[in-house]
Amino acid sequence: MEIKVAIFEDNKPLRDSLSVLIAGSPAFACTGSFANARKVLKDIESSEPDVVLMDIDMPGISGIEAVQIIKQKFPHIQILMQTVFDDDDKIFASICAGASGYLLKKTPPSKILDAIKETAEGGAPMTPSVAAKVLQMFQKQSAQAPVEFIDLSAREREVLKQLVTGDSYKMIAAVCYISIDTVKSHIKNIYQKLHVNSKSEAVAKAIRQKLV
Amino acid sequence: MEIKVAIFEDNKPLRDSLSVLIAGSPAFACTGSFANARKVLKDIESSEPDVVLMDIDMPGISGIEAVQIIKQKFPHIQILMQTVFDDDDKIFASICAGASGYLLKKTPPSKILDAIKETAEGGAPMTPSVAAKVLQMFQKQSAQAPVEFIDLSAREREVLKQLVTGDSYKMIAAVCYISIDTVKSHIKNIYQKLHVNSKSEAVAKAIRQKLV
DNA sequence: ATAAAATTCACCCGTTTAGGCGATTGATTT
DNA sequence: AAATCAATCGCCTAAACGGGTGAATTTTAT
Repeated sequence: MEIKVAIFEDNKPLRDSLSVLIAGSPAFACTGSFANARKVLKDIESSEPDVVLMDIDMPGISGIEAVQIIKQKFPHIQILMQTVFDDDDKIFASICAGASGYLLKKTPPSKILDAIKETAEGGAPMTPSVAAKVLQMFQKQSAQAPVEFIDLSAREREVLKQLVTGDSYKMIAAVCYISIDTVKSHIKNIYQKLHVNSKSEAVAKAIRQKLV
Repeated sequence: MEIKVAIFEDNKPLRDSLSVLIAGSPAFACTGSFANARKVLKDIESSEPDVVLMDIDMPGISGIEAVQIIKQKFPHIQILMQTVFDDDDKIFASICAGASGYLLKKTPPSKILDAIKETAEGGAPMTPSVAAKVLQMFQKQSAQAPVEFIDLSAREREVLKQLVTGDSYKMIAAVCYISIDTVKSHIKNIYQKLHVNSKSEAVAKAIRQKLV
């Protein structure tokens, strides 16, 4: 089954070369190419793409706005952004709008085809420099709440889960089919690993650090 | 100038093949390869790498902990994670710890070399499937569910706050300059309003509903 | 094969909680 | 003026919890 691709790109030479590239590859079909996103919903309806190649800078409706519009109506369509500059704000906005991938325009044609394929399969291809910016944004957000990695065993994680539910030792023993002393034993170890010494502290830490 | 690479990987065959791969490429040098991260700081000091290839699952100190340690002492060193499974939590933890890239172990050798090069240049190479998970985590942070309104008095809110901190009744009494029986009284009322009957349940509900 | 874990269980002891059934004071509302 | 409610305090009891020590078994890793 070939992958149907629609192109939104205001630069005509680039748009045409993309459409030729896609149409010339057996696994792909170019079902539409458009110079702007003014009639984006109509265009999508007529071309029924699996993947959209979207230029970020277009006159009229920007690529980012177009992503929001498409994702609202057709959440299953994957969108691959293309841009000349790896501008932080635009990357961030695109991600929030629901774009799946982010390529720089200097990306060689063969990689573009790869990326479209990956996108169709649910991946999110992005050039390493773009990915680095995404990670930076991520790390900034978690900088306030630095999360230490805590390695709990399977059983411990299970017990902790019950603790968060509010279960007593007795109840945990019942659900896990083990004795209450074993539950205590696990909980002692959990407390050590979490550096706490009561149920409530453990619960608080577990939730905040998303250990459950 | 060649890129100096250190390897942390508990699987010996894989470790050796990686080191051969790197040593055999003119632009790279393998300055160290280690089976675990127990002496990670010493190992880094002796091998002085530009880029570290880090297995995420290792006995003793996990790869994620190792990243934290390295990044703390040597923030300029770039770290490329390697793992068999694209597990959400581990990816998230790695990113927060400061890893620069994230490769699945099935990545072909040539791509590994590309990725090391990208990493050294400040990029963050990752396989599309990993990138997709990162984006999902990003997009998730925007969606929040509305909650039932719970009307706590000022004092009750204060006491609940202490509960979430992990304080005992006695400690709360001390902080609030009230008797322990008064604390109990407030907590009884809080339990009624939250429809719970234990500290841990109250803490869980308080955090999840952002009552604190 | 051997060391290192994870998992299981037991007993003791003192502290903490939870639930019950009270009470008094002050502020706010009706 | 009466009612309501938040905030304060007390006592009793049974259950739950936390910490300590110790040990057998199984799984996993080297």
